[in-house]
Amino acid sequence: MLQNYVSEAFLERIPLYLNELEKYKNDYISSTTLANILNLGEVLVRKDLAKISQGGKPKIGYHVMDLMNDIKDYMGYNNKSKAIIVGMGRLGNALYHYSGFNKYNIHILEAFDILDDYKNINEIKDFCSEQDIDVGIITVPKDQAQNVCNLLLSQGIKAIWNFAPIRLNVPEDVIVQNENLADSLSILIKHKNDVVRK
Amino acid sequence: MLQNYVSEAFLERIPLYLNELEKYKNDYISSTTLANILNLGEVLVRKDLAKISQGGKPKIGYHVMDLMNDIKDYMGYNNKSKAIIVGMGRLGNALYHYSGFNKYNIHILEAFDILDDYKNINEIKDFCSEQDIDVGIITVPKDQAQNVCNLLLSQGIKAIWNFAPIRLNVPEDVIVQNENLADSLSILIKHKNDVVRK
DNA sequence: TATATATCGATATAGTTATACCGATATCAA
DNA sequence: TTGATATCGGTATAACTATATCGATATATA
Ligand SMILES: NC(=O)c1ccc[n+]([C@@H]2O[C@H](COP(=O)([O-])OP(=O)(O)OC[C@H]3O[C@@H](n4cnc5c(N)ncnc54)[C@H](O)[C@@H]3O)[C@@H](O)[C@H]2O)c1
Ligand SMILES: NC(=O)c1ccc[n+]([C@@H]2O[C@H](COP(=O)([O-])OP(=O)(O)OC[C@H]3O[C@@H](n4cnc5c(N)ncnc54)[C@H](O)[C@@H]3O)[C@@H](O)[C@H]2O)c1
Repeated sequence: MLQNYVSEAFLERIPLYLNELEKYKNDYISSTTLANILNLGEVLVRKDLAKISQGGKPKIGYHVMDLMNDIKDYMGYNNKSKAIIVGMGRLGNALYHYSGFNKYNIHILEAFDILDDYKNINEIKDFCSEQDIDVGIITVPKDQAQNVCNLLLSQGIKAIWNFAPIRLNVPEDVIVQNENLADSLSILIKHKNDVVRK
Repeated sequence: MLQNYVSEAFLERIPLYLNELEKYKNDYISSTTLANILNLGEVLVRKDLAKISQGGKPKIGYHVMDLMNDIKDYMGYNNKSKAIIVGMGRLGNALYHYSGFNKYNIHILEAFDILDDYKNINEIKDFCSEQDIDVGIITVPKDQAQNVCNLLLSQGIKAIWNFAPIRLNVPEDVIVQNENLADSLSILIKHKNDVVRK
């Protein structure tokens, strides 16, 4: 196991913390308070924060501004990240025009498609040779996803955010995050049905 | 803890299994094979399948068609689920027109907005009184999300799929699944940066 | 200044999830 | 028909994650 390994659950909590802290700028907050707001255990929150923060003060808690900055440092939000997106259909368009990524200093620099309205996919090579791209976002139909993935990998991209409902084949050193919305919705419905049946 | 409690991780694996099995219809498959394809432990797969299937045969494995049907029964894919969506901006449009939910027998019956192009949000009450809706999908701006959520709850909806980057306040018996895409992307980038730095 | 208290952070414990192991069994090959 | 073997499914173990406990400490209050 890697030295500074942390669990996925932990990483998913960090943006939640950051989001809440936003409301308490210019103040202090205790792990107890934060835990109660987010419906988490107080010790869990304290342990999480211990991993990334300079520490809090007994009786008072954590200095919110400092804590937010520690979180941003830890998650890399203080550094700009660059993404490109391939497939400018409905979903690609939504993501490309979404401003919510800026909060994390993530910028979708260019959008590629086979259609004329966008930068042509053939130009991806030129574009990537001039930019160091952190993430490739795949929003093409599933039968095109592996092709597009290969293209992105050939440009040296090491992280893929994949919305096509298919498992991509990639080398060991490439990270793929599948965002399977249909699976996700089906699980929500499963939960709902189980509760009702209970 | 509930009697038939299963972990979230387990539920997330089930659609992956179903997806792979699609390719092996009219055949048998062993837990070992399935595990290797999906990069999972063979025992884990076997334990997962034991929870939902009629069982496999030594030396042979599981009858794929039967297994698929067991999975569909378990997840409720054999029953139709009904959803409505509120907020027909870019993201709402993408989801509304996406055909991939049909695979799980999930149907988005109607789309509401304040804009004239869609069913007006004021008509939601009439609509819901005639239909038993399983899930409400929220794709409105975040400052409208809680309002819309309350409206959905007032119509008796017990499951919310929320894309607005905000935590919704709901009663105990309502299930909210937050789909925070920005958080998700930021975590992918965090992973990528860690690997590079390693 | 002395005392009470909320919180931190460290350690110990519990609970949950994944893996290892092993006997039983159905199939395939000889 | 017989023996070898891959796989199942149950039990035991390990790994990981979350919670409980407790002494130390900084602040607020008397
Ligand atoms: N729309 C959704 O809400 C949704 C939800 C979940 C998953 N998805 C998945 O996301 C992907 C896109 O969905 P969508 O609804 O936006 O589809 P879409 O058909 O609207 O868009 C696909 C786009 O990809 C482009 N394209 C096709 N092949 C290409 C190639 N080789 N290179 C570059 N561009 C190419 C097309 O021109 C089109 O613009 C699909 O895989 C879909 O399964 C979509
Ligand atoms: N676009 C994305 O890729 C993306 C990604 C992540 C999260 N989100 C979130 O999803 C939500 C929608 O994003 P979008 O990009 O589609 O925004 P958008 O502005 O394109 O669409 C919002 C829609 O909601 C409608 N609306 C506003 N108030 C309403 C109300 N009270 N009742 C009914 N309809 C109402 C508007 O008329 C508009 O059509 C936002 O909360 C956003 O933060 C979007």
